[in-house]
Amino acid sequence: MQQLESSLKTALQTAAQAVFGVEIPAASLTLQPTRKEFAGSFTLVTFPLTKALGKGPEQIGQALGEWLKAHEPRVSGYNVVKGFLNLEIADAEWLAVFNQLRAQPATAPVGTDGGPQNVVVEYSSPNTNKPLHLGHLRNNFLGYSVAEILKATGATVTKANLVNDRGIHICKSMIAYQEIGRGEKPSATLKGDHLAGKYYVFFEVVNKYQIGEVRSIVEGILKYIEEYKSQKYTIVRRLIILQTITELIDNVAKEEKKDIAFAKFLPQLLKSLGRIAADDKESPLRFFYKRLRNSYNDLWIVKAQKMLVKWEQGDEKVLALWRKMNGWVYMGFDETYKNIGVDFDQYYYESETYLLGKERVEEGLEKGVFFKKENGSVWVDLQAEGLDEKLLLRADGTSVYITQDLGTAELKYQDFGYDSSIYVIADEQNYHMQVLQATLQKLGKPYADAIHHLSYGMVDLPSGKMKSREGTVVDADELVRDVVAAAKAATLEKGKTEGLSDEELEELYHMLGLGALKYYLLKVDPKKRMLFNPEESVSLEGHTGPFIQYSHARIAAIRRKAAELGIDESADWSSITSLEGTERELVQELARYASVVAEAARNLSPAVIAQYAYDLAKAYNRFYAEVSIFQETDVAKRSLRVALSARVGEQIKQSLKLLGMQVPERM
RNA sequence: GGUUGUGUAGCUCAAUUGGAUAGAGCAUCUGACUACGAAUCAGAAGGUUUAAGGUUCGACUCCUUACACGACCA
Repeated sequence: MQQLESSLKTALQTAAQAVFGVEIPAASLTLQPTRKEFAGSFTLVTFPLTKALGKGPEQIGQALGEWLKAHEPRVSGYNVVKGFLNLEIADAEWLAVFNQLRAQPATAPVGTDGGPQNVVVEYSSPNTNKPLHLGHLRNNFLGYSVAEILKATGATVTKANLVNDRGIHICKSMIAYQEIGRGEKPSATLKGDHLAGKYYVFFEVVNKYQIGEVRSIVEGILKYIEEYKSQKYTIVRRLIILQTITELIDNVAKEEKKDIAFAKFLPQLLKSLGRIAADDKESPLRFFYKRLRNSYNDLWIVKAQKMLVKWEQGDEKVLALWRKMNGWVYMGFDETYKNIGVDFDQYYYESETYLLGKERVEEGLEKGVFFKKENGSVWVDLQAEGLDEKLLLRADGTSVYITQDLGTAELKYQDFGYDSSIYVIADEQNYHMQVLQATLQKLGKPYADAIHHLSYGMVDLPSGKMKSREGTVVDADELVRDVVAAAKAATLEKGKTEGLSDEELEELYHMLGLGALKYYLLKVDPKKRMLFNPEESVSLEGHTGPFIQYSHARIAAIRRKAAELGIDESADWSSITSLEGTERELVQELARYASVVAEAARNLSPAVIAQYAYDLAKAYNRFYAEVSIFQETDVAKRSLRVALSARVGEQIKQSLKLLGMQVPERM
């Protein structure tokens, strides 16, 4: 079809030369598919040619159309509507296009066409303190699909998973487990990742209570200050300073950081209180001091922070617990990954890359592109790039998020020498990714320009945003169970699965349930925020995955019957002189595949493939309803229709494969 | 406040990257299974593309301003 299109353009150039004596550059010819309310297959927009050719748009259309009809055998007719020249293509040509298509398997690479040849796609990238949720599913499906799409162009693709296995969040799970876990292990009813997640939630609950408790003590102190301001002037003055600090802490934006900042401020408060209480034996401050000291020593958040420090120092006991819990989490993740049908060629762990990141920071200091502030923290100035100054390494030498990302980027390049490195990360990290790229550019890294952020929107629920604190997070494992159960119920109701074994049935339910879910999440343009409606996500009718899978099963039935009847798919079709409208549409739809994959690869958008698979299935169902296959008496036509069906089935299968979906033979 | 993304039918999404009368699905209504699979097909109804300007043969698409929602940065 691409050949047909480009040769039509050449023919149009020749026509312009012959009729108007003017040479038209191919780039100024915009050929597009004809809208279905008009006759024809390709449309030339003639408006842009009026200046070059010195005629009106309609005249140009008429003249070019007439010339083509007379001199170009593939053009069987034309019509002109305002500035649009619609070209009708001879059915013999469509048959030729179809034959050409069939010469290649549906799985053949479509060509990288100037795109990247060697790509690393990083996706999933979970934290190890919680199981996967709905948002991760969008990420996983997108990453997997984009990798498959790029493979389909012929590129070499590596799927990478960067596991965030270190940091305060894991320490939180570990502390809670240590305090109240009583040696619990993952079980058949509680996977490892869910176990870690459970203790993470426990941590948050206890922490919230503890912080509340400490806050109320602090409030008691503040109240005391208010009421006795005039009496104990010198003491109170010191306390007022502390009051302003607590207010500042309350202005910290994020709840989590607020707690940490608050906890960090407490030792300072305790110290002052201790001194004051010693001077001032009658004051209630003595009472508050004791209370605060006891509560402070119990604080889990403080324990978690101490644990993080120990982890960085390589404390063997901490590391042992860390390894144990992470090991459980990985087993849980592996099960989920297998269940949702995604995989990885390479794992990276932040615990292994953050040191490499520190080296990059050193390198930047040596090159003079980073700078050190008085307190010893390291920064990069990106104001010339339209960004801000960005912290790369804290004053105490501990790393921040971007430190590890610098290391991982380097490592990936060492390992794979990519010409494109794709990060599948939610759009809340847009700024962060810009900073990462700009920082690597400052370092003069050859791979900096190869970085692409596949930024996708968050998934909302009908009830609003997903918030872990409010318990509105949709768990991935649970969701998959639900969609599979829904698919099972629907399939049983239809009752068309006679002859399948129990095992095959389970496989089918899984295929359909997951197909519904994946298609639902992938059909939306990645960059858009999307709404997750549970009922629609398990729907099997209309614009859904199972609709397309159904079309495949239907075609499979046709093929079985054709084989039974001994119909030859590759009979001689030369006797066929005209096609049905739906047959022609089907060939056109089939022929679009290569350019669709190319577009999806260019835009890193599985939604393009999803839309195509739907269009193809829709076109087939139309054909199926309007044209009879086995009642057709003309042997050539019957053979052609079976061949068309077969090819559609294969291309549906291939298209869905690019989305990470499978197709059934019956359903 | 600064930066940035989004805004299309009652709802969820498209629109070949500036082209014709803005298309699908869901929901509503109507019709089609003793011809191959009705998880299907055909049809009806549903729109000032958030608003106002601008650019041009032509704007959902580009520019400006405003509004709404989200994200990020303080």
